[in-house]
Amino acid sequence: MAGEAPATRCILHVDMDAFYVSVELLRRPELRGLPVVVGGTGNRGVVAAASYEARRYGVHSAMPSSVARRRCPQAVFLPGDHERYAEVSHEVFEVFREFTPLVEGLSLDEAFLDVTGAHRLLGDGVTIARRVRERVLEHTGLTCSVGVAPNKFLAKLGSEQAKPKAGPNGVRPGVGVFEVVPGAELSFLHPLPVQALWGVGPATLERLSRLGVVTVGDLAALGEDVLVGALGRANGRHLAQLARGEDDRRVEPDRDLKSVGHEETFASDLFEFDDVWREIVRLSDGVASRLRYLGTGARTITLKVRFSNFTTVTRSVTLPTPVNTATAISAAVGPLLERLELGAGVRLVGVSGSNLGEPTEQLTLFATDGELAEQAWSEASTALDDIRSRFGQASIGPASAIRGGTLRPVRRGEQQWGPEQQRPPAGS
DNA sequence: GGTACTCACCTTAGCTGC
DNA sequence: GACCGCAGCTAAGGTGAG
Repeated sequence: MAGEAPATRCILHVDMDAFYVSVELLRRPELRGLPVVVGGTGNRGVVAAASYEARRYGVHSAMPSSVARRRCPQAVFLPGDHERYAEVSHEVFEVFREFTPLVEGLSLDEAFLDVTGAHRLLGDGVTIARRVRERVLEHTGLTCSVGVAPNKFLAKLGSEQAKPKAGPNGVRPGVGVFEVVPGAELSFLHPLPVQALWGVGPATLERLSRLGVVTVGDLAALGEDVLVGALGRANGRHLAQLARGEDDRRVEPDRDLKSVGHEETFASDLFEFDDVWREIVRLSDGVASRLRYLGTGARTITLKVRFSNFTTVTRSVTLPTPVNTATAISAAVGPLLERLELGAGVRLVGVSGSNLGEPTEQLTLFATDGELAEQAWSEASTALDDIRSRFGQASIGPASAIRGGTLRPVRRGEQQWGPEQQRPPAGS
């Protein structure tokens, strides 16, 4: 039987323009046209997002805040508001789903849309992309850039081409929609610098440079065997494929989460075991709470410690069954922490759980010498979730996480851009 | 003179069981 | 019993993205 040739896929990559800054400008329109930076308000933070006016001065996301201040002292620095960005992101994604149910979020401000099946109803890819931009603007007041291509990887590169560009001489508006036309993929791809490829960061770039690779075309000419030899099997094959413009990954609306974690950098280093332990109990509580919210547990618990000299170590343990209570997680982390020498000062600690699965009931992990059984903790944790949902995150938590009479709850993304300095009172 | 947070995935090494 | 090869798992670290 002669099979029908598969239809060329049509993937959109939608990327919000300077998302966090744009959300802030909605409530502070008087800052429009000025260099504005979100994040990096503390002395150890980094920049979360910069307006295009700030980018003219070389300020970009993930840049240490001190460097950003030096490059652009006149910029307005605003603290991040993760909760608000999540709300706006939700609205944006609702718009995306007006066009297709096949929406895969990459972050709060980026998504892939598979609109292959929407052509008959809504028009070709570029038409749909323009309509998406219009609807997002109508609904939220925000602009976005859209790449249109036969696969995810090329669509992502396309949206990059569509974006506004900031240089020393000013801000050049973007085209908004950029299509990588099927059949012309390689002529688009091969002149690009190799770091445009997904998976080429500083380390890989250095290795490729030693092989004389500058552009994607150079990489394609190198051949898969050489790449596998230089970068390892998985990475070598992956990059060889991308350099040919191939990417058969589907748009997956419901990707399973593989791990859950929290980490925090402290405003000043910690030297005492007890201080570090208090933070670990707090982070364990945050991780446990999220695991329960997700209806899952973690078998592998990992402790991460970054010392003041910026060296980072991780220590992990795999438990017989998944757990999702603060007690079980911190009990797993305790022996890992004891193995470390903390004298040099601790800058950051993190706790994460992976190897996710449904926690086993009736587990009696610590049922000795009067300690509560895990089952009892599990019930207590459910009650705790209930109290928090009614009275707020800071209403209850582990006694051993309390410092100076207050409990600082862990919220996802709360401290995303580093420890904040004392914030001014709201409304000031 | 300065490096956040969250998550995914890969590599390497060591151990264990067959 | 010692050794080998292999698979599977775990631990630790590295890289990259957004």
